[in-house]
Amino acid sequence: MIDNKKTVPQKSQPTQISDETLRRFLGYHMKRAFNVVQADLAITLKPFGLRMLTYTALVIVCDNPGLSQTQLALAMDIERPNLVVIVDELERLELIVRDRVPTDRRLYALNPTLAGVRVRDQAVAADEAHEARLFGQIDDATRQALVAALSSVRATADG
Amino acid sequence: MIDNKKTVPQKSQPTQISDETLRRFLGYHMKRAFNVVQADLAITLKPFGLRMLTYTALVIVCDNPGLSQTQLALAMDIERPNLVVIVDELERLELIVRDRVPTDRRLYALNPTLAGVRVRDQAVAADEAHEARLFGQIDDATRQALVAALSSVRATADG
DNA sequence: TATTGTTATACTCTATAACTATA
DNA sequence: TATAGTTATAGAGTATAACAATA
Repeated sequence: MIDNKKTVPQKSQPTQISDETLRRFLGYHMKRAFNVVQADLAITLKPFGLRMLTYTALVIVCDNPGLSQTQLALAMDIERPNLVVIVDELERLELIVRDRVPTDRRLYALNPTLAGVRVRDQAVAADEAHEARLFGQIDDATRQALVAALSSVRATADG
Repeated sequence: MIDNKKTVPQKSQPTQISDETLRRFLGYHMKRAFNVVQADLAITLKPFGLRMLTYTALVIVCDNPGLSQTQLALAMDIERPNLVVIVDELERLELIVRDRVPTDRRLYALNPTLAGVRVRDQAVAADEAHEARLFGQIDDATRQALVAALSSVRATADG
């Protein structure tokens, strides 16, 4: 009979904390790096009144004018209910509009405003600066390998 | 005078949604890949009653017995208040204990229980299988480059 | 029936301010 | 005063069920 509550031999405070086990896992490195990226991108987008999700949505709408909310949710890989507040926010900022589709009154055609296109251009430029800041030290070959690797991870889930 | 509310020429529903602008950004690929990793790891850890944060905390406590909550929060790169519920959860599961430190009654020495060490071993094995499933197609050289790149991103924030 | 968009809801992760008990 | 841990709270991201309008 084993006493689960018994502790292993206690030690006093270590001075240096080690990562040794976790460091072997790619997911661990991804999480910590992504936290940094997310925080920096949030600061980058703040001047435009955008956050990562509204920025992503705006860019996709500008590149695919007329798409529906279901299509946008699919492209962003998020659930439809969560997209509603994102579209609300972009519409309130007058960067996109929800246009009714005469041939199918169930769906909206999302279209950017002229202001939306302008803000998109500025935000994309800011995003490029942010990427250069964070990923500038990564050479092109590694960068391509990185994108391929990350894409293969995504493909694992799809298949 | 420009009318910000005016939309660009409207189009009807595109059949294929394109990523072209966003695909150029590493952060975009990171986010989408990380979502997949996070979801899969959550499923992987569920049988042990763990989630990503409690798992990470358990592993670090096992590798660094006796460390304080402040040290653990620092190692996990999270705020102290957020660690409290994590330690609560692990203590309720009887995987770690909060031991009082006689020489400084302000702090706790976190120590794993025997059950904690056993669960850690099983969860780490499950994590390894999860990593093999998601990152198996990535060869060793690319993997090393990936870790180095992700570490350099983290270093950008520290410096 | 099935689909689009929506509401309501809940859970997780993150971040800050302010408290307590010890030092 | 300063530090460790805590409480309370708020915001953002994600996920599911159920609804109204339309097809």
